[in-house]
Amino acid sequence: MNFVDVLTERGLVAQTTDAAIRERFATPLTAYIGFDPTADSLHVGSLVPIMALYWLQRLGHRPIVLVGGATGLVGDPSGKSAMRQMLTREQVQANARAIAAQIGRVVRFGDGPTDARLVDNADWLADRTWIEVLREAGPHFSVNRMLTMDSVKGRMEAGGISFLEFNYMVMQAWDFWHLATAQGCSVQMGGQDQWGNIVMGIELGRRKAGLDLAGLTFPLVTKADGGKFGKSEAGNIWLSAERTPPYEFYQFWRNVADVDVRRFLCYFTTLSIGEIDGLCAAGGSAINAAKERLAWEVTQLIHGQAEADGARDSARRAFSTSHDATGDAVPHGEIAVSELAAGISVVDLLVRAKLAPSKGEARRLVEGGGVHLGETKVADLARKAGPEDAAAGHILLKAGKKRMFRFDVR
RNA sequence: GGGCAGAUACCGAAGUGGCCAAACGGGGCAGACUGUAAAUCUGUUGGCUUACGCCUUCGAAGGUUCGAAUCCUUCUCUGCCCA
Repeated sequence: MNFVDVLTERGLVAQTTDAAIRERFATPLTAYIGFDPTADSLHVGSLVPIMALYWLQRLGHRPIVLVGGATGLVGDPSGKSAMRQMLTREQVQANARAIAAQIGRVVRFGDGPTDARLVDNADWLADRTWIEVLREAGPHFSVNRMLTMDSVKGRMEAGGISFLEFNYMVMQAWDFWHLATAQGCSVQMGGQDQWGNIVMGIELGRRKAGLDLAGLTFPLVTKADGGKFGKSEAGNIWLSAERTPPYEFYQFWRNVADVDVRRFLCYFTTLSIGEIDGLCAAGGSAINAAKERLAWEVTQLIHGQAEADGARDSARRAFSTSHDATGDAVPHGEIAVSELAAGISVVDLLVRAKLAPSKGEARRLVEGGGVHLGETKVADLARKAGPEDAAAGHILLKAGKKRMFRFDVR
């Protein structure tokens, strides 16, 4: 099947630079996507480009994963509070390795014809001189044109754009031109916000080397309720198990809104469209089966089958009528018998379990009726947990209906 | 370099000497209703404290005042206009 067709039927194409882009994928080609190495982990927002790389490879093409080592060294100065911390070369490299490892769970790296390559734009951008860049790239960029780009225009309206940021586009254009000449890369893909950058790269390639390049962008992933995708009460949902435990990761997907399930199955799993439609055909509460499948599939893809099974089983037990929260994947910690014997306040436990960020927040949670000790609602701010609450050898603390923490008595 | 305007909590945005931990909207969290859904309604949304209360926060640092987000001085940053 044609790569463009696959992405299109999955709703993963926002825009393409030329109408005939489909024909390009009739024969094997090389395409790249850039990732910013600003942290040692990607989050779920990066799953769209990762899946694009997956399909690219699976359909016989060669993916290039570019980490923005040079971009990371410059730093993104957006935001008025403070310029983002400039990363050292070492940090960027460490982040790049971590990110590549995450992508490596979905995409195969190696030396074969369709194996993915990892490149760092610092390798070709970092040592250029100012004069060199101006003379090589400068003549091919029209400032008038750059000013009309949405990315620039948006910033101009939102309070201004610095020269540094303005040059981002040039750096990225240079990347595409470089990869085209050095690696025969003919397509760049990226999020919708990358459109301008991609187009500039195509034009640079044409003007400098007469190359025929193309680009494709993915839609911005939205939630039906308009909220930001990839956030939960705990913050960003990361791909790293250290930052976001697999159980939490699983729950994130398990809790998507009904109307988002089909779309997310298309975006983030490798199930066939037919299978997805089958899962989503049922209305009403039967849609929960599709959510469970979505959660399992994505967790499996990122954390492996064992973790996915564990998360699913723990979640099933915790949310079944028996409210069995003994599963290993359920967040848990320990509490000393002595502490329990002395009685420990529920408010303190909430903070300790990180179910509340502060005691004030914990108190509000209790006052709002959102806290349960086992199956009993905590009605009193001064409520202490004691041995009688740990009949089964553990105490279960719940904040709201979905967040829980188990203290095993030792 | 000159002139003007601005900087408020997660975001947007009021407030222009005490009633300001700071209106309102969005977002977040919680409750009711449900299906671990959406919509709707309700509550809540700086930290510490059982509490009276205390502490930190309105770009930064000083100052005036019994009292400052609000007045004064200097500084930093941003936008607009002129050069």
